[in-house]
Amino acid sequence: MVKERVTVIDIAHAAGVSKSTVSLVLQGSSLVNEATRAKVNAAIRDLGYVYNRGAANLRQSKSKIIGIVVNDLTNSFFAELAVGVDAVVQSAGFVQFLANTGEKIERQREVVASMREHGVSGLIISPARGTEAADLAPLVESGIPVVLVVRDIAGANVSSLISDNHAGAVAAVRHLIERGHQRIAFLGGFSDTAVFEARMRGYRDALVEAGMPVSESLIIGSAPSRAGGVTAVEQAMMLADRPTAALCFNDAVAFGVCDGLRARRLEPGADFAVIGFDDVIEAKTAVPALTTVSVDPQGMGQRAAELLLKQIKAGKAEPEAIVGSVRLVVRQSCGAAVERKREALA
Amino acid sequence: MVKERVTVIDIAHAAGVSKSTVSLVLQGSSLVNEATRAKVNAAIRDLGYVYNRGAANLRQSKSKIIGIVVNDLTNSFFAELAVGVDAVVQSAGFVQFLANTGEKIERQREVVASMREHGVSGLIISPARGTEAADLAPLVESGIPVVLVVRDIAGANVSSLISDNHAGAVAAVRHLIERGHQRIAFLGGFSDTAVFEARMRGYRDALVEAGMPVSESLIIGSAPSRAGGVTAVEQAMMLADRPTAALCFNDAVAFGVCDGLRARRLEPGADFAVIGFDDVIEAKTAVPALTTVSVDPQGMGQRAAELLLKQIKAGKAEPEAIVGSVRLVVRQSCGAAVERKREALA
DNA sequence: CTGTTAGCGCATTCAA
DNA sequence: TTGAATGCGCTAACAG
Repeated sequence: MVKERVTVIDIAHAAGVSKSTVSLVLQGSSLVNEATRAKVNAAIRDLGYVYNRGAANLRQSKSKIIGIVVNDLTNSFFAELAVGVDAVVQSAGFVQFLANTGEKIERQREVVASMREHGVSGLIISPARGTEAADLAPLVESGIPVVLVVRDIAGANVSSLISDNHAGAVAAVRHLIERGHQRIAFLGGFSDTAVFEARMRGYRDALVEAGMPVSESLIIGSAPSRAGGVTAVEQAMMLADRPTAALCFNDAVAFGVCDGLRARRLEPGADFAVIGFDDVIEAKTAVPALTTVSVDPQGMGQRAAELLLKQIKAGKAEPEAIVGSVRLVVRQSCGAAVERKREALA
Repeated sequence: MVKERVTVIDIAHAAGVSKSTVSLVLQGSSLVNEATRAKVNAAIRDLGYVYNRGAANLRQSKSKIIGIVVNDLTNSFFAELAVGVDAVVQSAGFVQFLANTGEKIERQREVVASMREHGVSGLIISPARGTEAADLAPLVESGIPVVLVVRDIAGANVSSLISDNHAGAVAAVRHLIERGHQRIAFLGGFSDTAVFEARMRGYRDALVEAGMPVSESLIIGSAPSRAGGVTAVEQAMMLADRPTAALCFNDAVAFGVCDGLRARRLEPGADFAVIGFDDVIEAKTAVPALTTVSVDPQGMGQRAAELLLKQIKAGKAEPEAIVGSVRLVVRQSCGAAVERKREALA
């Protein structure tokens, strides 16, 4: 049942005009007679013509397709990111190549090469671990706009969109202060990372901003894990002047903190406020009492796509470092999520 | 910094051969002299040549790209599905267009049209609600292989891949019987749906297979919701001869059953086995004690992609109805999931 | 084994 | 306003 591909020339023939006339109506040009336009459109419908974007792209050597490659599509964060990208990209009349690298740098090399061969006019990428600036060099040299999301790469001369850890910490601590907390701890994380430094600085700044003292004893590092959270909160509760709330390095730590609190017969959220950076994401559904600071993945995807489209339109791939918005989010109740999903698959 | 596109003719010139020779080495043809091949490859590397797949596609009027459109990429089920598709598609040297319809049928029309214009050589689609056979007709008529996943469409003359509800129910009930349960209830769901009918039939068949009686009083319908689960289990526990286990119509019902059990001071999993079809998916993380029957989304994606590729290779789009494999899965512990996610974003 | 020729389907000049 | 010619980058016949 494979029908012959019908081309502009076919419909030109059927409509009794030349193919360039057809081309004009296809692009909605205003300089074509209304009557002929109607005839052409009729022929298009009758013959079931479909525009061949590949040929058009070849001719004008530019495509309406962008690539998005993520390191773990299994992680719902990246799925949401892709949804955000898809939304704006679709609206702009583009389509997206999506590829998942599964954190494999070799896979990434392949898919990026493939996308380049396919002539993507821009690329959004959450690079696999270990990606180096050199890996992206061929792309930027050929003038293809690239925007990095989630993870930055030092020395890569491209735009990037990462979360604003400092602003997030400030927002979180303000949130706690507004609720009357006077002694707020910062728990978990290794102090030798840039991420830790940013979050910690936000924590300090927010306290200073509120005219509150910064007590070093309330800053307790640990492994950024659930177990680390347990030991950190235990140490905090040994203090003479115990905290009543904690900002945790990430949500894994926050879980551990909740565990530790329960071991002491304290109810997280009620007896002791705990708030964590949402690095782990999926865990959102697991601890109802937990408040998290997280970037909105879809929003990030949208901003990334907008940034990319702007660069594509501009022609010049002017690198532009942007710090993503970080929102303070109180987690969604489990019931609501379940209902939403149920409907989706009905 | 936009460099001129270097073409086969450039490298042919540089290597001192003709462009068709270059074309041959590009396709790894064996009928080209080893020495010239080396020269050509050197030129390719030196000039930074990138293959233009668009032009090649135009020439041979066939592309190495497949489309995948899902109704809700926000749902991790579909994200995993896309991962599965991506895996096999990448390995076959294809790339995938991914589009999310968000259950909007208009959006779906647009993206399907767009993909057609881009010349996808096949399409995997989880149709938006309300999609009709007519919506897919143009595709199949033009000879593009289509495989439907998750949701089937009556009258659409295409392959489809849906879960085997009957087999899943049989597997679940066998699972319970193996664990020594003698009185197993079937809880929740409206009996007028095809899905209910299939699951119920599997339940009955498994009991019969084991030589156990099918007691109508143990079959209790309800709304396929959490609340429905509560009422269903309450009714079940009023029976003179109480069940010790239940197969639930879906996981929302199963949650409700767990709720109802706890209200009666019974611990789900320990005092009473509950197992549910995993329609809701994300909820997997919420109830540790719950066992679910679910299709493996990645596996489904892989099978869909393989099926599609087979049809593409065959040239003929021979529709082929396939019932997806349904696996019995004991849900993953929360801790493991958290660790996995933490690493991913580190 | 290598070079020549002729399009794939479309957009873009230029004339008419 | 419309038609004729030209080429985007590549592959597929052939011919040498």
